[in-house]
Amino acid sequence: MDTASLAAQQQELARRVILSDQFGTLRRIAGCDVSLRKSRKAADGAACIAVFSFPELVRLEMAVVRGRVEFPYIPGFLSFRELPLLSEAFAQLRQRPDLLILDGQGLAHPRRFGLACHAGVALDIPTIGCAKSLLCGEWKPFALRRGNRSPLMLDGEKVGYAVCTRDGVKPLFVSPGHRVSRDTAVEIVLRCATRYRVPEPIRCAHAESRRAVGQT
DNA sequence: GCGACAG
DNA sequence: ATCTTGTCGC
Repeated sequence: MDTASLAAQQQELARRVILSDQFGTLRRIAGCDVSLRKSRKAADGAACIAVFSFPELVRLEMAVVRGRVEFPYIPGFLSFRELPLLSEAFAQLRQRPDLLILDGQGLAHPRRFGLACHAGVALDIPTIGCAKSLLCGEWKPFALRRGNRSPLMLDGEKVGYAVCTRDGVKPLFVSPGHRVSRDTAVEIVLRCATRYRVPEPIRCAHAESRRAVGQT
């Protein structure tokens, strides 16, 4: 499968993305992440989905799955690399979360279909993309005060926001995945990131997936 | 052709 | 992301 046809798949699936708040009371929010272990040809990986109560942020459940990750990392096609294992982990959850926060972009993607959008459409669940660095788009610098934000623009449209979650730290790039609006995505991320720059559910999923591949 | 490029 | 050591700062 070449990137041209994968890009076509993304453009087609992107038509299903919903950019308005389409969910009820949020009681359970999950963080998702995938860690890898270098090897010969493919890589051994582990996906983790950590479910937290909201807004209390108490960990309720966790699913970890180990497996091979064959697809390479290609900017703009991260979901084809991480979604397979994440989907397996999702299927093992005893209780379905109300929303997922993914470690990567959502709408802030060349074809408006980053990992968070793909996960949302594939699993049919509200999602938010929360990346530590930028894939595409532009934003205006702003005072690094918790809560401050700046629109992330791409081809003249607002695809998300650069958001400061802690005083003095670099912003996170937050964009809608599926069934969540741009502004609500920011509010939710801020409510999940109180103590650290990265939202608690993602921090937990990151730590646990790393542990699972032996990155102690 | 050159530079950029989630994880 | 992973591979790696020390180092600056609260």
